[in-house]
Amino acid sequence: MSSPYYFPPSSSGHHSDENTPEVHTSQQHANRLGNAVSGGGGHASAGSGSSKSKSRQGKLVRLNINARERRRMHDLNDALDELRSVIPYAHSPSVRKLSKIATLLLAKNYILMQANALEELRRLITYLQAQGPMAIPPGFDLHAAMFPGKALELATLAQDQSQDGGPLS
DNA sequence: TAGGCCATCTGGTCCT
DNA sequence: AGGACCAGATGGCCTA
Repeated sequence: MSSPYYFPPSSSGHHSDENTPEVHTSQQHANRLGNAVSGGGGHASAGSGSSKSKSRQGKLVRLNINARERRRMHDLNDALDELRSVIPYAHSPSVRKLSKIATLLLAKNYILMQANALEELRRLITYLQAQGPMAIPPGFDLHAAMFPGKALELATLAQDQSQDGGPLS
């Protein structure tokens, strides 16, 4: 039987209306509805009202805050899903979706690994250059390959300038 | 059944 | 004042 956390088709249809906690994907928690609308998940403290008007107004405010928080968490989860989609691991229906913490850890390791590979490549290029004239394939930006950070910096700078309305001095 | 993971609620804090 | 962010609490679902 397929377990719940399989790869979501493409995650949530977020940003529903306020105060209607949508049940995301097909996943788990089919009955969060009961929870969400009024103080289910959390502390039961919501309604020990002193004045009625205050509790009504306060309840509305609370509901809005809850909805916002829910939306925020959904956005966070969407970002996590995007992260999962770009880090290499067994994306398969038979494999359970990476947990949040596992996603972050794996992403960190992946970045480290890429950095190492880049460093290695840089050393190799330097070495080959020292050996004598190298035939650079057409279209290959050697400088960008060696200093990708710099290249990105320059690219974003150029973009900023073009957005600011032409070349600044 | 215990443990892991998750969604949600909630109150606090900080920032604009 | 209102929004964003955060951490703690709670309860549900799933797997071993």
